[in-house]
Amino acid sequence: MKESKKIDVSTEEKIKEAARTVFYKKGFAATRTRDIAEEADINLALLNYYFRSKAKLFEIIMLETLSGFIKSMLVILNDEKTTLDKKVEKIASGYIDLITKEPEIPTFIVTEIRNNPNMLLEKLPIKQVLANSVFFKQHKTAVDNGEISEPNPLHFLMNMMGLVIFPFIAKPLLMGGRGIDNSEFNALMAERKKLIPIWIKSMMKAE
Amino acid sequence: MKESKKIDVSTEEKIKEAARTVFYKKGFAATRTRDIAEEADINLALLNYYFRSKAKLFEIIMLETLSGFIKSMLVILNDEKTTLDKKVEKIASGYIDLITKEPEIPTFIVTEIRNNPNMLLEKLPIKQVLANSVFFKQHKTAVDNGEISEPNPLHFLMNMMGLVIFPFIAKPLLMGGRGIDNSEFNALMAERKKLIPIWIKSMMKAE
DNA sequence: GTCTATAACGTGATAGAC
DNA sequence: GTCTATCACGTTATAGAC
Repeated sequence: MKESKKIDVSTEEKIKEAARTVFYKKGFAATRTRDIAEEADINLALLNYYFRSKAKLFEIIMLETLSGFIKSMLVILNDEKTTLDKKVEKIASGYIDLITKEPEIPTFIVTEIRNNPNMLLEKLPIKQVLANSVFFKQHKTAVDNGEISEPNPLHFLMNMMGLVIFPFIAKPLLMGGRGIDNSEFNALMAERKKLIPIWIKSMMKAE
Repeated sequence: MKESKKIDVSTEEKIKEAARTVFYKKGFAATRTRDIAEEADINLALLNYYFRSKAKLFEIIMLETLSGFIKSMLVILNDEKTTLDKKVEKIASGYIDLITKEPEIPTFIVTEIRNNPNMLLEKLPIKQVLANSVFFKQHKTAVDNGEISEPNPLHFLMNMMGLVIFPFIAKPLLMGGRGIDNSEFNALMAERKKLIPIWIKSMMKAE
């Protein structure tokens, strides 16, 4: 059987990798196909040969990013084996590690969903998935047992994700104008991996 | 003295108002000057007559938005007359009201600062202002008195702003794919005006 | 598969009549 | 001050040689 694939990283993959980098940093509208071609060190025409258009290439990157980002949360939230406390720990730790490695992802997702809310969101029935999740059931149990005072699990979810993600989004404001630097910021976020579960536990019990 | 201004809303102001609307919704790169002209119901050439360019018009909008958004927070944080608890109440209540009226502002600021971190941020010495703020002093006092366990005031600040602002940023994710609707969301945010001060108080005491 | 050259188009900006 | 008409440019996309 003849092998058509080459040994080294395929041109197609090189383009996708470059597209990810540039799209994450500048967003769809501000990105020029020339930026991507240059970043991938390929000829501009190849971009249209492998992917039909800038928009099509973007859609692929967006789909992979978004589903990876959300799915990994839903997996944790739907684990029958872990307690509510453990879920908070895993999400805080996992997402802070992930976003520390790829800090542009949250802003990228937020920006591009604003520009085109219907692209993929229609296909992700977030509310239904959440409503049937193990997380919601465990939350309800904890409320019934008096371990959690706030009955709406959406508040729980927004609080947890906000404490994890918001600092990354606000980072340019903190770092701008001779603010804190990168290593200081990463140290802060490392602290938060341990602090957030403690905070969540305490605040969701308060009334 | 001759009056050159007309009685009705000036064309200049109409353009700025339209620019605000379109820039907030689509961002700088995705906005076409033709969008703004149409929204303002004026001829395209007038945009360049009153403002020199798209970039210059944007800079004006960005400056007004950003300074308004940040300054109103700094005013609250620097009030000698209010306690730490009261500051949290005022920020939660004030910002939730403000952003509920103009929901696109947080995403707008986040996106455009990513695209051009040096535009105005250099001129806003955020860290220095904060370091000398009444808020930081009150926070330190509370830590010394054992009323707050976490010694770093940046965590306090990020937590507070995250609990307030993050839900607005994540709103499209919650609302996408047959999620919650607008009135449900606003009801949630109204609840949070009262809940956030309680939560903050509890979590910053936890260890 | 990869390149060069260029077509087709959209956009920001301006000249000049009124 | 306001309009019409148009220019100059950058961008995506493609045709066709290698």
